[in-house]
Amino acid sequence: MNSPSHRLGDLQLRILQVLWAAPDSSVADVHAVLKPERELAHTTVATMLRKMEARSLVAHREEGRSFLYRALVAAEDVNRSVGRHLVERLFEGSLADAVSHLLTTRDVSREELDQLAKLIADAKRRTQ
Amino acid sequence: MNSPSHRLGDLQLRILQVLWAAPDSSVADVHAVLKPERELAHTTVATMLRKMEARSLVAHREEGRSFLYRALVAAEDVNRSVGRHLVERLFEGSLADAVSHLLTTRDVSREELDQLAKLIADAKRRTQ
DNA sequence: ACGAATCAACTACCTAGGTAGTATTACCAC
DNA sequence: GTGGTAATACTACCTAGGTAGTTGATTCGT
Repeated sequence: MNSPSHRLGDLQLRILQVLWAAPDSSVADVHAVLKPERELAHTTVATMLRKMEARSLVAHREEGRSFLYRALVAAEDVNRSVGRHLVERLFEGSLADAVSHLLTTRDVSREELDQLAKLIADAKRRTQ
Repeated sequence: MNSPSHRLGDLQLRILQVLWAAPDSSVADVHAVLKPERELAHTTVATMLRKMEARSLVAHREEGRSFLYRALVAAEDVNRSVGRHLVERLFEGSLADAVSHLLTTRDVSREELDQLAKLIADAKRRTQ
């Protein structure tokens, strides 16, 4: 519905990803998932969640003494919006340029290439 | 050489793009290019350039009464870094997922699809 | 020579992400 | 019931992008 200029920081995005994978997560849950990759204080996660709730990115309900958070925005919407933004601002809208760049700057496995070829073929068939 | 956490804002990226296309641009030059797409004050561009110079993203030399700026970072590096960052943080490193998403959320022309297919084929041949 | 235009320098603000300390509240164990 | 624990609430701070006004110097046209 809305994609209100999803200007999401890395931490916010990670938190959303956690909530997409496991809705009704408490602050402690989110913190636990994020712990290995980035050393954050419990309060930092809580603060971030509160800020995100103020922006209607997430919502919470009370469960005993804990708050259980869930994402209010769909993964689809966010990914689309962020992806589009990138292609737009980096390659002036040319998807081919974007992919080309991605291809030349990453090691892409044989499997991924096959997967990609299939994707293209499918898309081609669809626009036939 | 270095990709020192290219955390670039939209305006900074646009300014770099202008400088890549036309090195030795004055503030007025950059401002003129950016004028149609975003209404900015001359001083805003100047300030941004000075901030970017502090971060070693650009450099200037004096030419009479004007400063001529040039980018210190290569388009390649920035694009790679930003692209990688996106794929990493949005699709956990799966290029195929990223492209798939891009494909399904944009209208891709026949030509672009052909172009993409060619890219894939080339890449495949290269990793043979 | 003087006023207008130009341009960099400096300063100030606002917003937002990110981080975390401190305070408060609620619960639990003993 | 007293102390510890765990959770949220509040507050503060830093950094950075973005935006632009003011100021001061220089140049240029008449």
